[in-house]
Parts: sequence; C-alpha cells; structure tokens
Amino acid sequence: MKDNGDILLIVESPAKARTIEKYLGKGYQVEASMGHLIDLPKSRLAVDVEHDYTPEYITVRGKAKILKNLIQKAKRTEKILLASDNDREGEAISYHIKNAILKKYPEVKFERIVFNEITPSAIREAIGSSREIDHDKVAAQKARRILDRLVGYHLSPILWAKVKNGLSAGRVQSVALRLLCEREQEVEEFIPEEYWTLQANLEKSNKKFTAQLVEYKKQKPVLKSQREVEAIVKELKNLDFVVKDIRKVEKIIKPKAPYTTSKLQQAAASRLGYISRKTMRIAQQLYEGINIGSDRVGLITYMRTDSTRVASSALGQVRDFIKQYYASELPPKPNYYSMAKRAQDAHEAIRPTYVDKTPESIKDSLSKEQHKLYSIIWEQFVSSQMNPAKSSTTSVDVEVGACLFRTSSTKMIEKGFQKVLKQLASKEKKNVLPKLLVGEQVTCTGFNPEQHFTSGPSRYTDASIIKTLEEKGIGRPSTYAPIISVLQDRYYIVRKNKQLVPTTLGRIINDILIKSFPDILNVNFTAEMENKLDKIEEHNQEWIAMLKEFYPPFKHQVDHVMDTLESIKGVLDEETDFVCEKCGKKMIKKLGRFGFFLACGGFPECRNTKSVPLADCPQDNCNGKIITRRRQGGRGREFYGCTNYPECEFISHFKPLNQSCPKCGKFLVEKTDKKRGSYKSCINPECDYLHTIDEYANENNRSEIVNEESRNSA
DNA sequence: CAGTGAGCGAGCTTCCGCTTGACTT
Repeated sequence: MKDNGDILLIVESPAKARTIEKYLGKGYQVEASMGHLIDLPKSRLAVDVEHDYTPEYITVRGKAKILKNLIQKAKRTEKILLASDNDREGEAISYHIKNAILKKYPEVKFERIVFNEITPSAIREAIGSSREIDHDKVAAQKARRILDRLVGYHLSPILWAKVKNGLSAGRVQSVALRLLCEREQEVEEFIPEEYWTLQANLEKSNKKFTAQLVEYKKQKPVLKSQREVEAIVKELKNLDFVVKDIRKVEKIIKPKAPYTTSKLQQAAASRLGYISRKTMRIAQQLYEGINIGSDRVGLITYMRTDSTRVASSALGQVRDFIKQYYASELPPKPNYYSMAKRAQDAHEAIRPTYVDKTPESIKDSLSKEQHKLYSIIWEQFVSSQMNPAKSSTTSVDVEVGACLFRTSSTKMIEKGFQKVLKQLASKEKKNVLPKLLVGEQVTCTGFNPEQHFTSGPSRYTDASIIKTLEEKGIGRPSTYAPIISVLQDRYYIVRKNKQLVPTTLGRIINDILIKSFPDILNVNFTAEMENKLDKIEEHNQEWIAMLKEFYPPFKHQVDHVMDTLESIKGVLDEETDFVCEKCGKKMIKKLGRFGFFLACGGFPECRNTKSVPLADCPQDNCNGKIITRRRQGGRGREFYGCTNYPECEFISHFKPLNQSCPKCGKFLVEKTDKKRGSYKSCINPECDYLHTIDEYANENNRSEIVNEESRNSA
C-alpha cells in the first residue's frame, strides 16, 4: 500500500508549500489546502438549533478537487503532517482534513505541526515536535463559525422582509457600518467656527523668519474675528520686538515596527494612496513571487498577519546588512516591538524575505506599483532594526507689548534609522532661524492675519476604519479589505475621494439594526465573544453551552422584530419626471443588483426598464443620453458613455453633474487635482469654463451630495 | 499617468474567515 514512503505535509498557501518543499527536499511532499476545505453550506442555515447546534458540514464548493487530491496522496504516504496556520482557523482546517482522510483511509497516521515562520530551522524544529490536534481550539472555531452563521442568517432575512431583498447583516459588517454612520453624523453635526491666527514677519541680520502669536495678556489668544486681530496689530504699532527666551529640546524618535496587515494598509494608503484591496493585491504578487532573472522569488513574507515578530534568522540577516551599509546605526541588540492584544501571531511581520534585495536592485523586475509597495515594506523592516533618530527643536519667544510670538525650528542631529528611508521619508519643510540671543531686538516687517475654521472629525477611509476595527478586535487580517468591499457591494457606503460615506440605504439599515439588536450592533459583542472563545480554548467552557446561552434570546428577538417591525420596502424608490416611452407612465428610480435604474411605474403591466440618464450627450447631432457604464463583469472603474453607443462613441470618466454649463450649455463634470482640489469643468473640450466648487467645502450641502452619489453610482 | 464600451435589473438573496484563480452551478 505504501509504495512511496514520502511524508505528506499540508499547509494552507501554495506559495508557502513551494518554499517548504524546497527546504525539505527528498522524502517530503508538500501540498496546499487553499484555506478551508470543509464548511457550512452557503444555501441554508445548516445548524440544527434543536439538537445541540450540530453543524452540517460539506466540502466547500470548488474545493472538491483539492480534497480528493489530498485523499489520494494520503493512500501512499507514510504519515501526514498537518501544518496549517498556527491559529484557531488553522486548527480547524487541519481537523477537517484529518477527518475527511480518515473516512476513506482509517489507518493513515497524522501529526499536527506548527511553525510561526517559514525558515528551514523553524520547519525542522516543528517536525521534531509534533502534537495532537487541539480539540479545544477546534471547538472554539466551531463556536465562532456557528455563531456568525446564526447571526448573519437570521438578521439578513429580516432586512429582506422589511427593506429590500439581497441585503445582509452580520457581527462584523454591521458594526463596521455602525462606526461609519456614527462618524458621518458627527461630521454633519459639526459646526465650523471661525478663528484667526496672527503671524509676525520678523527679521534679524537681514534674515527673515516668522513667528506665531501664542500669548496675549498671559493667555492663549482666542481671536474670533478679523476685528480682534486688527485691534492687536494696532496695539503693537511702534513697539519693540525683543527676544525673551530661547529653548532647545532634544527628542529621540524611535523607529517603528515592521508592518502587520493593518499597518501596511494604512501606510500604503497615506504614502501611496492605495485602497486596501489594491495594497493586498500587490502584496500578494510580491509574496507569490516575481521573476527576477530566471528565478522566481517570493519577495515578502506572508501578507495577512497580525504579528510584528521577526524570525531570528531574518534578524541576523538584517543586522548583517545594517552593519555593512549603516554600521553606525546598528543597535547592540535587536529591537523588539509590541503587538495588538488579540494578535494570534501565526505568521511573522510582513518583511522582505531577502533583505539584500534592495528596492533599487530589483527595480527593473517590478512594476511601478510593486516597486513602491516593496520599498515601503523593505524600508520599514530595515529601519525597524536601526538606531533611533534624534532631533533638536529650538523655540524662540519674542515679546512685544502684551503679546508673545513664538517660532521654532527643528533639525535632525542624528539621522539614525531615517538614513534608510526614501519612500517613507517625511517631507517636512523646515524653518531656518537666524542666530538670536535673549534680549536682542528683532525687526517686524509686517503681519499676516489668517482666517481659519475649526475642522470637525474626518470621515473614515479604508485605512482608518481598518485601524479602528483592529483596535476593537473586530475582523481579521484576511477580512479587513473584504469588509469594506461588502459594504460597498450592498450600497451601504460609497467611496468619495477615498472617504467612506454611508448612503441613505446604509443609514436606514443601520437605524433598524441598532434599534432592534442593540446588543449585537456593538463593538463589545465581539470582545465578549472572544473572551468566551478563549474559555473554550482553555477547556473551561463547552462550545455548545456558549451557543445555548446566546441563541434562544436572540432568536426570540429575531421573531419579535419579524412580527412587529413595519416594512419599509420601496422606501428608496423615487418618482422621477422621466416618462416611459412604451406606455407613457412616469418612471421610478430603484436600486437593483447593478445599481440604480429606472423602472416603469406601470409594473407589472409594463416591464420597461432603463439606465438613469445623467445628462444629454454633448456630441453634435447626437440625441443620446449619458449613462453610467462599466466593463464586462462589472470590472474596472465606472465611466460615462452615450446610450447611442456604438453609433456614438462619446466617453468620459468624469461623472456628469446635474448642471449645464453657463457658457455653452453642455454638461458640467466634477474634476479633482492636487493643486486645485475639487472643481467644476465643462465637458466640452472647446469650452473653457472652469469653476471652483465652493459649496463643496460647505458642510451644509454635504448630505445632498452624498445622496446624489448614492442614487447615481452604478 | 492613461485608459476604460455588456447589458441587465422585477427578486431566493445572507454570515465570517481561511485561501487563490477563473467554464461550474
């Protein structure tokens, strides 16, 4: 039976499998499960709530081939090493694979091995210290899985019944939506207040510098109007500006930890402007391997991780690298970094696999985007093991009358880890001060009063909502990007210049869920769930008991809401002035699977539907309308084209505003660029109409803009 | 930075967390 005595080692990721196979060589076969193979079916609840919450597990759709292959290989193997990730989900994956194989070949021998890094020594060590499957951990995963199923598959149908088919709710997505809605409300409720600052333009020995008013009559100045600022300026006329105090403060700036998934997404967003999905897609490419010369090289470690830990071999390599190129910045001992409380630490931090492959040295083998992302990963990692930087800030106080003006200048006195930063280098402008002495007089050449408005909370972006979710322990590295996608797919939120903005639908859903299920729509729900799962893992609680405590009251509430909540189906439908060309009735704007569309008000007698016309086609001799379009499969960015395509080939990727150009009458679009910000522009290339969108900055118009967006985006 | 072209929607959906490709329901 065992004609081939190879040992079969099973991991989750195929890229990992390739690497490990290379390390182990002869005598081993390494296969990948590609995640879970066994799970609850998608089509039904599949949890027997009457009988101890027994789950009904099936082979995941699309994974039968993989499972079959593993079972076949098992027949001819000496033993199987179950090496899925060292976390709760990984334990369950191993457990299910073992069960599936045992069903067919009961005599196969299994060992569970775990490693938290992919290095030859870690793998050898893991093989030498195998263990049994941890059934408590498996039970915790089962409890988590079933609870999420019960919550999701009971809440969603309430939304189908009361609001609209196809909607969804769940422990994670609904809390994320709540956070987004609450932030939006704060943004709306914020009232900007006017305030003024006063800058003095000063000069000493022909060197100019500026200082800000920081004290007036020994108090922090509160300047509400131009009048107040002008009064102060008037007071200072003909008075002497004298240097009152000079202070020097040195500051140690420590390098930061190598990236976790969440931190990488945040850095890629702020440094490179990538949304989370894009970051993960590019990181996956770097992880799976890039052709460099004739070799395929996995350039980074696994990109879905919550850990800042670094393999000791990699620490050795990076220290050698630093010693060679930045010898003075090598600390005596490696730097270690703390982790999130709930970190499962199954993988290393995200780091380059070969530190000597510098971003510059492999630039030609990478796409631009790959190179940028690799650069920040490489720089963050190398700098994390270097000495701190030191800055020195000189603050100068200048007194005049009842006023104190202050200026400061910061310079780096030891660059430390910053020597290695290029893509991650900070781009601060520095303020150079002339040599000054206490008691010296300086010349004032004028004042710059400036009007400001207090700014309220900012909306969430991919990066900041993920940061918040991670801090609250909600979601996992593998789900951060998909959480945002699902909220978008459901039309609960839209992206507006990288900001995440709830739609009317999103707010309606959120209101219903919060009112009906306050316990679940709560960040503490997940925290408490995790505590219970910990107890299950520690063998201090039965998973069934946990569900028995949760489910009956929850189900009671589900039934109650289903019975009592009034249906608001069609609440989003809107009458329009568009007339059905088939029957003459008015058309209604509705939200469908592919976005908003117009349906005939005479349904079901008249089943006419069409896209929402956004504007008239600007082409000469064309009577078409501009509608939202997308590439096949709904892929790519939406763009705007003519209904007369292909006869009319008009195309634009700027969304038509509901306004016509005051100069030529064609439609206006909104454009954004870095210098100008948002502005209106005429679609007609022969028309030069340009206008800054002033009201865009005005908070009062915000909800209107959002509504427009949510209605039109398709 | 430039380039981006199907046509449908009116119902059978949905969860979270693992993992990558992509003719099967």
